[in-house]
Amino acid sequence: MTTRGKTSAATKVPAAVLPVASVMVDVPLPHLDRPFEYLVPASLDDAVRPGTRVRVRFAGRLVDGFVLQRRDVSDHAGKLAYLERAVGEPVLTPETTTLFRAVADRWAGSFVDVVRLGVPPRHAVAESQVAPAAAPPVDAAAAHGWGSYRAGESFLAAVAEGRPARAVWSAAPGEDWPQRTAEGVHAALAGGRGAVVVVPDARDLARLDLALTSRLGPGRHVALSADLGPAERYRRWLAAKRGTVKAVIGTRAAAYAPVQALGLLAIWDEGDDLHDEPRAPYANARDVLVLRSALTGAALLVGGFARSAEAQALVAAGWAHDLVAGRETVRHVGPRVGATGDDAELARDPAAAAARLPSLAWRTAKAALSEGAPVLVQVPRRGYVPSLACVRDRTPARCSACAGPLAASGQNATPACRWCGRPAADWACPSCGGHRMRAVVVGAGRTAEELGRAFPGATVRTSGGDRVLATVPGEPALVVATPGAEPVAEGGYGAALLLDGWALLSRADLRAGEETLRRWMNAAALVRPHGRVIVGADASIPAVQALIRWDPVGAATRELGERDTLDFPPASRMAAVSGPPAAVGDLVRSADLPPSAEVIGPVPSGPETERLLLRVPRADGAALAAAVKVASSGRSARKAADAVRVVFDPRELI
DNA sequence: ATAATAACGAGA
DNA sequence: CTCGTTATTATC
Repeated sequence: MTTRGKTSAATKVPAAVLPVASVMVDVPLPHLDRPFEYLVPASLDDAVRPGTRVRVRFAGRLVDGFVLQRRDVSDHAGKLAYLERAVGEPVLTPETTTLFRAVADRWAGSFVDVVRLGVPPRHAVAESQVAPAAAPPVDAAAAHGWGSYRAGESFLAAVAEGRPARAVWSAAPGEDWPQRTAEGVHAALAGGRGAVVVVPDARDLARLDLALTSRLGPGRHVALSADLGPAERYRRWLAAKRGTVKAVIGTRAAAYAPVQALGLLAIWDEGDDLHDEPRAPYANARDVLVLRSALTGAALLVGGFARSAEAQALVAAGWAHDLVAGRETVRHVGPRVGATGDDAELARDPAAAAARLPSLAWRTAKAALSEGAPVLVQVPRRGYVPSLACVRDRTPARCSACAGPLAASGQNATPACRWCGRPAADWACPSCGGHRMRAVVVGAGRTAEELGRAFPGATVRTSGGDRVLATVPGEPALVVATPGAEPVAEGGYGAALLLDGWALLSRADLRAGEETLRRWMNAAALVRPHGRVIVGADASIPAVQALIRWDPVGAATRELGERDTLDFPPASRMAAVSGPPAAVGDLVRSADLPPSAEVIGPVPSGPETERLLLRVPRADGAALAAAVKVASSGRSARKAADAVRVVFDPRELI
């Protein structure tokens, strides 16, 4: 028998033991999302193990596949084909195999869809390189900073001992979260177990990377992110799979990292929409880690300055416990928050008035600058929401009550003030008396320029879009940043002005309040203890109240209560089914939905498409996913023409 | 995609 | 009833 090249069929013999391999084939059709059995030729006996990537002939063509297991007998009544080829070392572990199946089932997707997210493309050169020896065991965790959290100490102890502690962590303002997270990872490693940490973006990843290196030394962890080249990505991923490193940090796909003997799963800024995977089956990284924690018994840390209703639901169900700083700590380290709704007067300084700065904001920033501290100014993303101006002479349209900028939330909606929310029904241009307005885009660039004039002599730095600053020095400067791009200031900011309140809050989005508070808290957390935060909104708004009191738990509890009342996720589970009307109707009609299912819609969602919502009580979520999966399998089996997209608990519900 | 197979219809 | 063609369906 030849061992290289093509082996002729006549000479092939099955492996002596466990000659059958059950294989998941890499084809996207949902009705083929089940194992197929192949004979392992004796020549591939050593290479074909559980988790091995293989090439198989499937319906006449060569496709990739993944070996689930080797068996001694076949379940298949017909004749088995031989595996054509084995490709490299195993890429699935028993644990990730279970995880991929569970994620596929929960989000009504297929196994190989999830494998594509969790297993990077193979890079043969990276695989053949000699792996460095595994690092020696990690010393027991040294001093840590979890003492200011009730139950912080015991959570860390549980992680070190390998107990399945699960916590939702609302970090205190100003918290050095990369350091706290590194301490959690340290506890897991010191206990002889592994850890996975997911963060929203590359900037957070860089901070955590630094904190872990300083805590554990080099070579203890790898960072996985989308911007790595294929070779480096596969090399780092392999280091985790081979057990050379026991800690993996990264952006959302790292939730699937093949770390053995998991001791801790953690996610930072869990409410960030960057944790939503944009590829099928659209699983959110927080929810993947929750599932993985349940499957493995690994400890779970769901963290952020703010808290989502989804995270609060874990606490409310008694599944996870609270990890929050006491009021005393928050008072000690938190900023002082004021709202311009309390003092809506526009700054008298003409330059500040031109920059549309309320008096309180201007005075606060001026004081911080004169104390030698940087000031953070959070502004809406460019084009995020258009402001309005006079159609004739382009004079900015301002609120008659507080002089805040006016904006229209929809095509024919009455314009309203972005600061105080008052509708401006009978607006008149102060310079020409005209009554008609048009949209103008005011972005970070224009704001920076105007702010510069309002504070003569001050340095102005901008961070946002494709030019994001990681840090700024602890010297007086105005730092204009869009949400999510706020640089960390050395020693903390003296003050922060949050000027995008109404842009965020006026969106017709279920999560507008929650998302606004999250962005505010992320910015306010960068302010030094007792620094000032001025928020451009009315103090009576619940999100503003939660910021003033620094009460992420209260806000999340209220948000969860509202979702409960409205029967929205996470109180219920919903599936958004979208596609051409005929296809959507066909899928929903053919689905054997649980009796509790409620069909909402359909409504038009695009030029040729419509969207329909299916809603069930949380307990029937698995049944809904299964029914949708069976129905879409049926459609793909009978070659139904148009594909439909199914997204569970979509972020955009309206 | 492709091969096996079921279904169908024309001509003997 | 057979042969050749087309529609269907399973894909190991």
